[in-house]
Amino acid sequence: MNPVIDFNSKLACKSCSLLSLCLSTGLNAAQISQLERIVKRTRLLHRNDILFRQDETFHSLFIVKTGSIKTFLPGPETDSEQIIGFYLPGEFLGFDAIQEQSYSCHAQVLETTAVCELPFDQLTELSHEIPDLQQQLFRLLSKEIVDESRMLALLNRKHAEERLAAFLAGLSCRFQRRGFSATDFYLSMSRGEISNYLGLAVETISRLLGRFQDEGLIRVERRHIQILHLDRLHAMAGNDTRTQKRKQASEG
Amino acid sequence: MNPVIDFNSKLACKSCSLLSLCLSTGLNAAQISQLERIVKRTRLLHRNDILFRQDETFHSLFIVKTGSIKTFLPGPETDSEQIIGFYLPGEFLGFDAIQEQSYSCHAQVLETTAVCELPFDQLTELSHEIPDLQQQLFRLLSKEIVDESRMLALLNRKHAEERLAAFLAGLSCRFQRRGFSATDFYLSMSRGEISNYLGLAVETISRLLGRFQDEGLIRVERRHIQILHLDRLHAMAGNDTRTQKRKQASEG
DNA sequence: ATCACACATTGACTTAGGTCAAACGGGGGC
DNA sequence: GCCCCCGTTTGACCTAAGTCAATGTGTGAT
Repeated sequence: MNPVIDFNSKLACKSCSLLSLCLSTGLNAAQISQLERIVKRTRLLHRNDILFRQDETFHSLFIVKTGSIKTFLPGPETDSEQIIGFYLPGEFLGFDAIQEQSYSCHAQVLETTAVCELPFDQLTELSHEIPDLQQQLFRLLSKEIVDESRMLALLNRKHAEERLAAFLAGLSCRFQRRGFSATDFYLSMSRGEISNYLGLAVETISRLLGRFQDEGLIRVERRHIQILHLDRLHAMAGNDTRTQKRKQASEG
Repeated sequence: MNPVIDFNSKLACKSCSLLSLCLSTGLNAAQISQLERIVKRTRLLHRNDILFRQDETFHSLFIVKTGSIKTFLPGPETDSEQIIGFYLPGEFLGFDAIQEQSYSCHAQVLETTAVCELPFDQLTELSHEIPDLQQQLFRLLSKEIVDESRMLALLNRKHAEERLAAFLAGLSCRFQRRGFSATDFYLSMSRGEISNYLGLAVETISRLLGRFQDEGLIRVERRHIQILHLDRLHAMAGNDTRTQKRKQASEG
C-alpha cells in the first residue's frame, strides 16, 4: 500500500520531484541547489507520531514527501479536537506558525511518513537573494488562505452529501496532481477523522459512503476508494465546470 | 457615527496610526518613509461600492483606514453568496489574490470607508531591501491563516449561541485594539450578513440577540451594541482565559 | 489461531436550527 | 409629512443530521 522508499541516504532534492513541484516553479538549477543546501535531513515518522505541537517554538516549515499528516486544534476533551487539514505528498505545513513564532496547532502523522524540514530563517534569508523564492513563498501562504476560505464556504453552505462529495473530489485532485490515480486510492484517515474535519457525525459519513456506493458513484471497501463517476462526484460537490477548470489550472 | 476625516490632502502615513500599527512594527523612521512613498492615494468609498471583484487582476493590497468592508464568494443566486470576512480599521485585504494574481472573492464596502492601496510588486521589491518588512508581511499572511482555521473550528464545533457570542467578542477585541470602545459599538453589517457569515439563519440571529438581551448580557438596539458582561460573553464563546490571553497578546 | 479492541455500520429516536409566513418599524425619497 | 421598502422580529412547523444503542468486522498482539 505504501511505496518502498530508500531511507538510508539523504534524498537529494533534485531527485525529489516534490520540491520542484512545490517551490521551485521559476527557479533555475543553481537556485534549486542553494535551496537544497538548507533542507535538513529527511525525517521518517510513523503512525501517531507528532511532527510538532501547538505552542512549540517555530523553526521550520515541513513538506510531506510521502505519507500523510493531519493538523488539529486540541479541545478540552480528547474527542473535542478539531481537525484543520490533511496534508498529502508535496504539501507544506507550518505556515500558521510564522505569526506568533509558535505552531497554532498539533501535527500528527497518519501513516508512515517522510518529511523535509526547511528552517524558516534560512529560507527567508535565501529569499532575499532569490526574489522568485520570496514570491513563491507568498504564493504558498496565499493558497492556504484561499483553500481555507473555500472550506469555510463548504461548511457554511453545503449539506452533508455535498461536503463528503467535495472532500472525495478534493482528494482525487490532489492525488492526481502528484501522479497518483485520481479514481483509485486509499484513505489514510479514519471515518472519525473525516467526520471531524467535515463537521459531521461518524454515522453520517458511514451512511453517506454506503449511499454513494449504492448509487454506483463509488466503490468503497474500508479505506480503499474507487471513484466510478468523477464527473458526477464533482457535480454533487457543487463544483460547476468553470470552478473546476479554474481550480485545476491553479493547482497544476 | 463616522469620524470626520480630511480627505482633501493625501494623508501622510506617519499621521495614520494604522500603518504603524499594522505593518511597521520594528521598522525605523527611514524605512517607514520609504514605505509611505509607495502608498497610493487614499481612496474614499461609499456603502455598496466594490473595492475589488473576484477574478480581477491583482495589483494591490488594501488597508482599511476607517469604515468597514466585507469579502464574499459569489454564489449562483444573489443570496447564495458566502461572506468570508469583515475588515475593520487597520486590517489588510487582498492576501488571497497573491496566489493566482487575481482576487479570489469580491470586496464590498459596508459604510463610508477610506482605504490605503499598497501596490504589491513595489511592496515585495521594497521588502528585499528591508528584511523586517518581508517578515512582517509573512506574519500578516500567517495571521490570516490562523484566524481562518479558528473560524473553521467555530463553524464545525460550536452551536449558534457560541458562534454569535464569539462573533461579538471578536468584534469587541478588534475595536478595542484600534482604540474604540470594547463594549459599545455599532455593527456595520446587517443581521443577514452576520447570519451568512456564521452559517445560521437570519431568524436565529434575531432570536439570539433578543435572548442575549433578555439575559442581561448585552443591550441591543438596531445596530447599536452595548456589551454589559464581556467576561460572560467570552465564556459563552468558549474562550477559556488562557486562549483569551494568548489571543490578546498576539493581536496587540 | 485466538482474542480483544478499535473502527465501522445500521437502526430508532431526538433536537437544534432552518423554513415559511405574517406583522412590524425606521429611514430615505418624494 | 407621508409612504414605501427593506431589514427585522416573532410564531408555528419541519427536517437534516446528531445522538444513543446495539451489532458487525478486520488487525495486531500474544
